[in-house]
Amino acid sequence: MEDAFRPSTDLDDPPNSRLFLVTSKSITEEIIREQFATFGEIQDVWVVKDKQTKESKGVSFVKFAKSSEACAAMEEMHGKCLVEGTKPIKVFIAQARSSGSHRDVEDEELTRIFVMIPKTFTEDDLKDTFKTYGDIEYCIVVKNKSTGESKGLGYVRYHKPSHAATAIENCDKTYRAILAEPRNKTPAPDNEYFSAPRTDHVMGDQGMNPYPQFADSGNYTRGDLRGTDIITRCLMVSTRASITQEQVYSLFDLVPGLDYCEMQQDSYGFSTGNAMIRYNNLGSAVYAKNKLDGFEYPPGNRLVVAHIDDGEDRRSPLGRMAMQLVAAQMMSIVCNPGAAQLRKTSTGYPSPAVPQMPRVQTDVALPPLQKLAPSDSRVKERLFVVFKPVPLPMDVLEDVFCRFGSLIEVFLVPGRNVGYMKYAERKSADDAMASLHGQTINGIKMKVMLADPPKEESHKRQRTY
DNA sequence: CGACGGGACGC
DNA sequence: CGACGGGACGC
Repeated sequence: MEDAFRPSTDLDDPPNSRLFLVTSKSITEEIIREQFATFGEIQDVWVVKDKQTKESKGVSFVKFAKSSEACAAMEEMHGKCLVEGTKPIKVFIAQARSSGSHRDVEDEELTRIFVMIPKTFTEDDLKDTFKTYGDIEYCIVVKNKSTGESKGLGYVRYHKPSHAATAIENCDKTYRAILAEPRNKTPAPDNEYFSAPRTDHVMGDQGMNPYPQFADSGNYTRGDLRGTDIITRCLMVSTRASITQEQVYSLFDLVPGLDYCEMQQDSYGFSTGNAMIRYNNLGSAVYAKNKLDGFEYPPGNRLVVAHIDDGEDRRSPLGRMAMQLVAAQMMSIVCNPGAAQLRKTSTGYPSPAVPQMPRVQTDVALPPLQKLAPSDSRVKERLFVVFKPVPLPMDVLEDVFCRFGSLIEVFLVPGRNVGYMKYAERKSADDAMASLHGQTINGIKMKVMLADPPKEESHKRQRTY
């Protein structure tokens, strides 16, 4: 039946999560389990044995849940003696079963990642972004040879496979980090680059504005925003400083009734400096706007807060009543800072210790989360989704649309209020459509329809979508 | 040198 | 009404 979609556990999924061990024949599965357990979630240990004699062939496979776990185990355990008196073991990342190759996988192939980055990114930006996952040997931004402008692509070489794997696993998905294909096989591992003296420690955080698109956008003033007189539960927060969604959340959660906060991201996944806030009542929104518009957070950075049209509530008299009620609650908090459980965050700004807010709020009865289908799955069906008034964030969409199974990817059309959901199984798409069409998620209304086939430009091969 | 088993979906 | 993203390194 063609390539039936397998949620199977066997494959080398994720890639490079399986180890190939060469050990003394006396080493058992139990010994291996015991010694490798500290590196992560072991999914399988298999000691290869002779079919007749049942004796170990001195070869084993250890499957971890994550590549970073397998890599860390390899780095730590290679050359160790698992049992006193036995020969030191060899540990490699196993070749994918499908590859058929038995060549050793070299660190060279496991330490360099390839990423998509904003065209404004310098190599230092790249380094600053990815050094949190491990020691970087070097960074390269791919540039146009003649003009020198960035192509929005970069390479990061780490010293250790586990660092590259951790970066791929944990960096923002919009970087689309993958292992870089090894460059033309030049078997000259001449890595004697100790050239430039370290200039690593960056002085302050002020030196670099990660959002250059805001460098010259400071001349809109608060008076001339159209619609400042509308009253809604939704607010738009604009900031020129790089503050996180968590910080915005903590700040606006000082006003009771916050039920949604999301920093908007551009198509690269970088903060746009705008966050959408929604309260469960008009009064809280009005109060938060009045208190926080123009508030300096962090000191020196004036936030701009304005109501935005959420398509429902408008200048309701109820809003003013609710506002007064909430104002009374606020007074007690403002006058008793101790009651607000202020603490220092990692950034040093005071913020309340608040429980995590559920990311998705809706009346729809959602099935449990399901794993995404592998990104190289065949697309069997696509949904076309229209949002009103603005698109939901990618992570929310993934959270919601994955619950019907086999979701491969969410794609939002840049600059429009529409997007596509790709599924590996038709039934998943159908189920999602049946459950979600016409529904409201986080205050955003959605139409969910089958997508028309993409405009066909030629009679050639089918696009990969 | 040192490379690929076992088990059996679920309405 | 509201429609279609995307990737490779001067050695």
